Parts: sequence; C-alpha cells; structure tokens
Amino acid sequence: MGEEVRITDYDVGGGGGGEDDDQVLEWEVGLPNVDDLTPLSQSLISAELLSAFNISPEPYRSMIDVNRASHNTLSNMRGALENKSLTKFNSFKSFSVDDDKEDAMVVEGEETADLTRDGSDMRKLRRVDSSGDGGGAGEEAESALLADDSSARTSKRPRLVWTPQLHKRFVDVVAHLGVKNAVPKTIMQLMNVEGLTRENVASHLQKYRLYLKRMQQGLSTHGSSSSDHIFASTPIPHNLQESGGGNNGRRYAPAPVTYHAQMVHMPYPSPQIVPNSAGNGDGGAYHHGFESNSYPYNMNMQQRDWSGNKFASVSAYQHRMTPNDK
DNA sequence: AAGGTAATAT
DNA sequence: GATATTACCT
Repeated sequence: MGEEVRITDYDVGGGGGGEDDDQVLEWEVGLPNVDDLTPLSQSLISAELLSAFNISPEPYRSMIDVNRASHNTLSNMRGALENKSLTKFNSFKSFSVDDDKEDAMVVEGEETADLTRDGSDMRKLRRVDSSGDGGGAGEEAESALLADDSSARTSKRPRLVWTPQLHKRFVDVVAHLGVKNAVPKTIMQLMNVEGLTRENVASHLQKYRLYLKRMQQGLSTHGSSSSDHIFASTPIPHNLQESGGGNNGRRYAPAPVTYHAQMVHMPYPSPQIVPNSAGNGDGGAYHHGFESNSYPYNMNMQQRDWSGNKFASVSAYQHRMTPNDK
C-alpha cells in the first residue's frame, strides 16, 4: 500500500457556495474515518475470488479518478436541487423514507415471457376515436429515463405493489397538499419515488378517496371491511383541508431542510379533524390503535427488461436524482 | 395533457 | 376477492 490519500484534502467544487460546504461537512459527521477506508491500491476482492468467479479485476483508480467522480456527483446533486419548488418538500430523496427502510416496489411474478407481448397482447382496441384527432401521432411510448440503453425498451411495467411505506409516503403527500391540490401528477412528483407513474398514483388515489369516503359514512354500521388493509394501517391523514389554494401569500410550511437523512418529518398543520366521525361537531376523539408500520417487506423494483443484462440491481438506479421526469 | 371513474386484469 | 392497471370520457 503505497499512497495514503486524505479525501478531506480535496477542495469540494472549488467555487461552490459556502452553503453547500456546510452541508457537506454535516454529512461527513459519522462517516468512517480515513483510516478505516480501504486504500485505493487495495483490491476489494481477493485474487482467489476473482479467479474463482471468473471476474475481471477492477481497473486501478487513482486519486484523480476519485476526485472526478466526486465532482460529478456533486454536480449532479446541485443540478437535482435546482428543481426549485419541489425540493422543499423533497427533502427526502427518492427512495428511502423516513424510517430508513428501503422504499420501492415489489413486483409480482415477472415470469411474463415475451410471448404474451407480441401477438396476443393487443387485447383491447380503442374503439371510439371520433373525438378530434384524426391522425394519431406516433408517440414514443415509454420513459427514456433509463440511461441504460439495455433496459429501456420492451417494458411492461411490473405491477406496482403499494407497500405500507409507499402508501405512507403517499398519504403524507396527500395530506400535505390538501384535497384541493392532491392531484396525481403533483403527488407523484412530491413522492419522488423512482419508477412511480402518474397512473399508479391516480389509481391509488382513487382507492384512497373511496376509502376516506367510506370512513366518513359507514362508521356505525361497519367496522372495517377487510379491504382496508393498507389504508387502515397508515397513521392518519389528519387534515383534509386545503393548503395554499393559490390565493394565500404563503404556501405550505417552509420546513427547514435538514440533511440528517433520517427523520425528515412533515410539517402538519394541526391534528384536529379525524376522518372518522361523520357529522362531527362533537369532539369524539377516537384513536384507532393501528400504528404498526413494521411489516416484512422487501422493496424491489425489477427493471422492465433484463434482456442480456446480467444483474441490474436496484442500487444501480438508486442514484438517479430526478426520477419522475418524463 | 391531465384528472376522474368505471371496467378489466392479475 | 382484493388490488392494480387500463379504457375512456371530461
């Protein structure tokens, strides 16, 4: 092991604002000591393992490479933060919710071979086309957001599973927006979950609204039908009120962005109205005892297309900063 | 294009 | 039968 490098010697960005530097310093708290890090000169995998699994060794990387990569990362992060208005809410980045667990989606049986896709999958033909456009413009169908060319093409999105954590995030966003502004697109953007589509959110929103409606009405007659699984398990929507309908000079709470990566909690206005009581008016505070948010999940989003790709692990995509652009 | 709702698929 | 997707209308 020859050289010992001190990462801290590297001046970040050089011309960056002091603000960023502060944040970076904050991040550095808790990071492993330089002495604990593996030297660049040392391979992470032993030669035996390399040969045993037929892996070609990583090319040697110098400090210059590290600096360049670091610079790129910072540039990307700055770029991502340029997305102005949303960032204040998006203080949690895509994936990884407050509880630090992985936030993603689960796919059910991705067995679907390409068989169904080619000939038989055009099960539904659009029937009424009388409205307006005669010539449909060919659209580039799907997301090009995958930098990896290999996985961008044949895509049937895997069926999204709304895990409790994902749902919690959804509820948080909806509660924050208020009923008025809670529209699928906005929700999707604020949730900032990679791979989540507007359709996904719209569908879930539909169910969620129905659930809320049912909660307000049938409370006396029915306890809870077994359908309320996820909905009932999430804490509380609390406010259904609007926030920032557009006329008030202020928007939702500023929420000073802390980068402590763990608990970024939402500034709820005031917990008052619980969507349980129908007519309300009486202060019948009623707590349902569901606070449980610890289920066994593995959140994983299988990429739409694995053709030829050896193993597109999720982590390869977690670094994407602006997932929801289309 | 995006929201909302009913139908349909898994 | 619950839940997510898709069709279809606005």
